[in-house]
Amino acid sequence: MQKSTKCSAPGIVDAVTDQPGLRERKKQRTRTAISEAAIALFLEHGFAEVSVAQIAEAAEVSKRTLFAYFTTKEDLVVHRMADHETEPARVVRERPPHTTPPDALRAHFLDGLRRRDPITGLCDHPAIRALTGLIFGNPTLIDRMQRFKVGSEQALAEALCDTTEVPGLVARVAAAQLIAVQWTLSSDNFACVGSGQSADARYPDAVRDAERAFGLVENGLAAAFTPPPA
Amino acid sequence: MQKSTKCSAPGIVDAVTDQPGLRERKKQRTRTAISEAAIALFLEHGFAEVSVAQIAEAAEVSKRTLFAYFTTKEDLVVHRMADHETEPARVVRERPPHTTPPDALRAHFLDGLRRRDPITGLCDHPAIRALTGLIFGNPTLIDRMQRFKVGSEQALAEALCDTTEVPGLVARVAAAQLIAVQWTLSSDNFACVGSGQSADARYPDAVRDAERAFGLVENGLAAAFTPPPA
DNA sequence: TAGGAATGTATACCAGGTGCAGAAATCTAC
DNA sequence: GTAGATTTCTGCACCTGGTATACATTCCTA
Repeated sequence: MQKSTKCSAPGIVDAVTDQPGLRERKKQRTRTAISEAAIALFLEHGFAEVSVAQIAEAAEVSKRTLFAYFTTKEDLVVHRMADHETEPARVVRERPPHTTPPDALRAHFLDGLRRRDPITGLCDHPAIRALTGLIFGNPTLIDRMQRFKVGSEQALAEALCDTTEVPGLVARVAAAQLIAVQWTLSSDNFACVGSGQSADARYPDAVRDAERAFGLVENGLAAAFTPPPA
Repeated sequence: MQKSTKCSAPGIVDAVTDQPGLRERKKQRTRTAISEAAIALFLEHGFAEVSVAQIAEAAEVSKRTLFAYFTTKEDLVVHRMADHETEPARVVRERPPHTTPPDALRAHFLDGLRRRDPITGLCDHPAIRALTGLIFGNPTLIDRMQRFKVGSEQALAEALCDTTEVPGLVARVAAAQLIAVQWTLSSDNFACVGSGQSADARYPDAVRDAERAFGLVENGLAAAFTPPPA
């Protein structure tokens, strides 16, 4: 993966700037060019109304090249969320000692709310709002998001297996529970912000909901569904 | 929606047999014909290797008609699971008095294991095994299944809202938890049966896993992730 | 500055899915 | 029965997402 194997000088100023070479830079540039052209067109005309041929033309790239960078049309939109796929697993792996995985994930989610992290749904920047509106307005895009959710679950389950003593079944179930609760909270925040509420206005309720929801997962549903009194 | 508005005789033996009319019967027949032709071809050659044109030909129907009955190629396979989409919601709505939703769902799942209900993954009939193998071998089909999962969650959340006093957030989180645990258990059973284990051989472990997993949801993850002893 | 590797392009192609106009079948009314 | 309204089916052309092939371009290396 490294570009210079020995003492060679791949680019003129490589050793100085430590840049990844012209080829890599160009690749990165075309990739972002394609993505930005796509999202701009999608936001203006809608996901279904824009064809990949138009995107390729706007990005000044052939259709074949576009599909060399993004495997599907949906990925043009959703790839930005892909970075977050292994985030829960990473949080669990890097949690401070004497901290349980649920505690670490709750703390991380609350921190995300504080930072208005888009992944928590609590971000009202127009561009982000438009993008999430785009995603949640298209079933095919929602399907893609679900795939990331599944990937998050699997990665988290592995992290739980690697860093705790719980059996595999418990790890899988716990991973599903923890990802599900985050997803539910994010969806709620998306819905609020999407319907016009500002992130700051939503914040207190978002924190309260997050604490209640994580509490539900940690302490169980039994407490919530108390059997009817006699 | 009713076919005979007054005292007319739309079909020859309608009033006697109360059949839904020739047109409806034919529709139902062609629908099943298409579905069975599709699944037979998929099982023989694989999902990607069979085109909808071939299916239409096998079912002696035009391609256009095929898409009048099934909106996508994937639906040809997964529509059979669609009936189960609202099953958890129904179980909760029809639960006996003095029973909590989690208890009702656990009992229903355990009963499904006992009955070797395919939805629990604990069914080793060759046809069912082949079908599930087909679904879990195709990412696009998995995506479709995820959509059913989302539908189940929403329906269950509504059922919880309608039949209990819990707030909306709790209902949504609980629904996500309960569907997630069922999905995890079913996936595990699918994996075991798919790798050759018989349903009878898997049954005891499946029951034990189900009880443990539902217990985890009802009593919370905190008990599973006990902080490291001092 | 030449050669090799990676990348990009043009073209043709396949398959899923839709729109449309007309044929065929079913239902309803006489 | 039969005429006509209605629904369903069909064949066809068409669009779009995605891929294969074969060739041109660009960048890296030496």
